[in-house]
Amino acid sequence: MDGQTVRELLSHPATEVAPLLLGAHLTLGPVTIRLTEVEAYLGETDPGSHAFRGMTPRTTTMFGEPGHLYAYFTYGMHVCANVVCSPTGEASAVLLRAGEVVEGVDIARERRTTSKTDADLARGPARLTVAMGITLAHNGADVLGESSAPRLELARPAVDFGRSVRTGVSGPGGLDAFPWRFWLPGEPSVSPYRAHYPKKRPG
DNA sequence: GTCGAGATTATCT
DNA sequence: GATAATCTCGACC
Repeated sequence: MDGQTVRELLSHPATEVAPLLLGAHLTLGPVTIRLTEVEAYLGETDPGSHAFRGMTPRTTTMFGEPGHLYAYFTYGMHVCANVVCSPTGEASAVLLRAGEVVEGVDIARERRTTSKTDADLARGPARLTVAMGITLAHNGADVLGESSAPRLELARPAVDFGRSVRTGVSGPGGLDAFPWRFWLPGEPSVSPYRAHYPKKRPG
């Protein structure tokens, strides 16, 4: 499957693209991971998306051409990576939440000294970027082209995957957003990541 | 295994 | 000044 074909596949809403990324390989230098957990973010309709409030300098990449990498800083010390989806002009992206290191495990271990097991190396969005060596410098890079950027390689479509519905959702005013999460069942690198607990208990 | 709280800074209002 | 697509450590079961 050539790059152009892949880019066409990515030119759809993140909710449709997300399952396609499960099992896909992402390579940057010596490290390759197999994506085991992703999450879809839309633009206008997803209150949890950075693009919900319109385009900002930071989210410009998200509105750009599909197949590019959207990397951003969060909580002051972490980097998260997304693959931009939907046609140019439409904000949509898939957050890479977790993966299994299939190549370059030694290097990933050096970068993630706090990991005690290999399954922990890329379990979590910020952990994944550390293990892979993704930084803000990769923001806007084309994952289907340049060799200096992370390179995405789709696997065969995942036939079996988990899918979360909005936990805690709800009703009107439910700001819980739409955590459209997709994962590969039975993967240690997915595991029951800490369930997001409410900061404030609802009355 | 689950639950709770602190750390730390770019970005937006 | 408030917020945030998080991680790590500690306490408890």
